[in-house]
Amino acid sequence: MPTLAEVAKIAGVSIMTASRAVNNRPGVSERTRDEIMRIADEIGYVANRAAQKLSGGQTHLIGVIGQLYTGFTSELVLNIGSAARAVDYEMLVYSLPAENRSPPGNVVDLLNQVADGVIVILPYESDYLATLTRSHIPIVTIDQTKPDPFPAVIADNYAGARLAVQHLADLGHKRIGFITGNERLASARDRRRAYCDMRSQLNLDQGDDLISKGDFQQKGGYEAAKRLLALKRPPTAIFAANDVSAFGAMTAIRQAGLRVPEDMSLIGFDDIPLAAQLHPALTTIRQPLPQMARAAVNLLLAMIAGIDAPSQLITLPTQLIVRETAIKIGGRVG
Amino acid sequence: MPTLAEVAKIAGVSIMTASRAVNNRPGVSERTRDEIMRIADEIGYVANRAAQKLSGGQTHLIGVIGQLYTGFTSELVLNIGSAARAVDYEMLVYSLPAENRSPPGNVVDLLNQVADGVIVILPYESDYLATLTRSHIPIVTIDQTKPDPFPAVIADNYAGARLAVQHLADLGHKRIGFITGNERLASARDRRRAYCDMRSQLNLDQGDDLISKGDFQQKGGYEAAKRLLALKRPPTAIFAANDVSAFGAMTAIRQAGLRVPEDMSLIGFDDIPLAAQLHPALTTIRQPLPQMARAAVNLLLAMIAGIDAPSQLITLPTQLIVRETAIKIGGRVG
DNA sequence: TTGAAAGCGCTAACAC
DNA sequence: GTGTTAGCGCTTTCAA
Repeated sequence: MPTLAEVAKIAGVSIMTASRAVNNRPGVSERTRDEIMRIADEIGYVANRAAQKLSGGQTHLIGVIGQLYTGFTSELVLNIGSAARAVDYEMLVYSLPAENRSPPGNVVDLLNQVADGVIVILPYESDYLATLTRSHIPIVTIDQTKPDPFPAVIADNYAGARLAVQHLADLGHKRIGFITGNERLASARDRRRAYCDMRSQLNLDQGDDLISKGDFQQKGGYEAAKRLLALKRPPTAIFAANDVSAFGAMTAIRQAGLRVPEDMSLIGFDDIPLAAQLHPALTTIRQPLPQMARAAVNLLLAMIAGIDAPSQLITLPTQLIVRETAIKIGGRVG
Repeated sequence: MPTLAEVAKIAGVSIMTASRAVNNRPGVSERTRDEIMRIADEIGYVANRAAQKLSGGQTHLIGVIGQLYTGFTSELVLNIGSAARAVDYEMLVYSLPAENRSPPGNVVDLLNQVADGVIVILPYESDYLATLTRSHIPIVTIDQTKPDPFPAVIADNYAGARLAVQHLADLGHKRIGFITGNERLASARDRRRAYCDMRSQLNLDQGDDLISKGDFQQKGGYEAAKRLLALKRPPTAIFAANDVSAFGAMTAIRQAGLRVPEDMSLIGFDDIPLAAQLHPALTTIRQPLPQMARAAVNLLLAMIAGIDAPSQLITLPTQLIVRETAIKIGGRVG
């Protein structure tokens, strides 16, 4: 692997001059710079980020931490990657193991040792955040309601969930079941709150039995829906706290011999790619992933540049995506 | 961030002794070691991998390169993560941008600068491999037929695809359509070859029109299936080169007013998690992801340890998973 | 505009 | 069993 020293030697300049040239910094004459760049290119010089980082420099690398095995997070990560590349940064991803296993404290340290900053997609809260706070690297979180202690980006879960309930109500549904998410996450709590608020606001059927505990997972959604269907008076529509739960619910509904949407309307949240591809296609609330990714990257870059943006919370709007799983009560498709 | 020097100072030993203790190497008395470990723990010492790597040491970090946005690759990556953690390594992932963009040469360099070795999940071949060869770091590939120039792990695509065709034939299908994968990948070519071989071997209907070009993507599968359905004599069953294509095919079949499996049997390949969750659940060929991941990690560790395993190709068996989308020709479910 | 010196945190090699 | 020395590849600071 060619080093800066070799480039410098061939060019007949000092290492420092080569460094300046390669990093596009002032203090090198046009001619020298061109020559150095030519040589670097020729011998295939690539900066060693470990060394850069070690000597206090920047690596143009951002780290991302998240639970890769949820469809939503994967999508978000890909969007962050695009956003990063768009501003000439590369992205390295650390996938958190299953919930709560091994203190991820040194994971941030790990990334921190090679990256300029880290974006954390919070899988769960409190305990995790505490360990992060010790880290002395720029951090931006996604999916955290309070911008404390890090700047955060989040979709407007509350407004989005209201949209969902409103949509079902507009279709004539008065008895709407809700499948909760993993309530350790603020997003899950916000969506539930919106559901409850709308229910009373619109004079829909109340009752705790209409709220069924899920966990953002497929299986949780399946079981939650089963409980809803077993009610003396089952709902005519179900709002699942995320798309994945909605898929689980769909399976349960069908197993009960009912059809979606003719016998039971269904609406999800997130708009993961799969939602559109399902049959019938899932009506849902879209989170603005590309915008969220860009916002997070921008926040992070600002912090890296030293422009402190402490306690900033960026909330991005969600959007109702009407597809095929929610129709007029007692109605037929179309 | 506490450094080794601080640990050493507090413990009243040299940096080297602290290093030996922390890395669990011989040459330190039990007592000293315990004391050093205690202190390290207390002040929250975490080894700086950049420095470790720079000074020629090992980081206990493996890198993974792949296109994260395909469901199959994501699954594989998660399995690699588990396999790595099981042997006390951490994993960092680099997600390749869309096909062919930006020479990924320095991506390997990037990982190479912080990791002990890299597992590459080949998204496409040739051009990519060439740039990898320059790298002087242990590399293991997945999904590459020739173990050249790197050791490789691969599922037995040929045998698996034979299983699929055999299954359909056993169910009485004589006219079986095939949706190809992205044939830049060896796995796609192997599956196609198996389909063709079995077709003649079992005296099934031949004809190039039964082979429809796909690309391993949902949309490609959708369009390929459409062409198959538009044939004067459409097939009674379709074998899609992977699950994702099969999903696309299912949409096309339904849009044509046909039912799966009553009017059209369907079989996929990979057995991604979604396959089981679909409705009806997809009959498919399972790739042994956990085993593949373990094999790749083991190969890599062997190389890191200096036990060269050049030109080794590990082929793992695939398995038919019977679910609901393939039934007897003209038959009814059950 | 350029260069020399020092050091980031760590580990190999060699002393003792 | 322990310490010393040197150096990985780079960037900072300061000097020319």
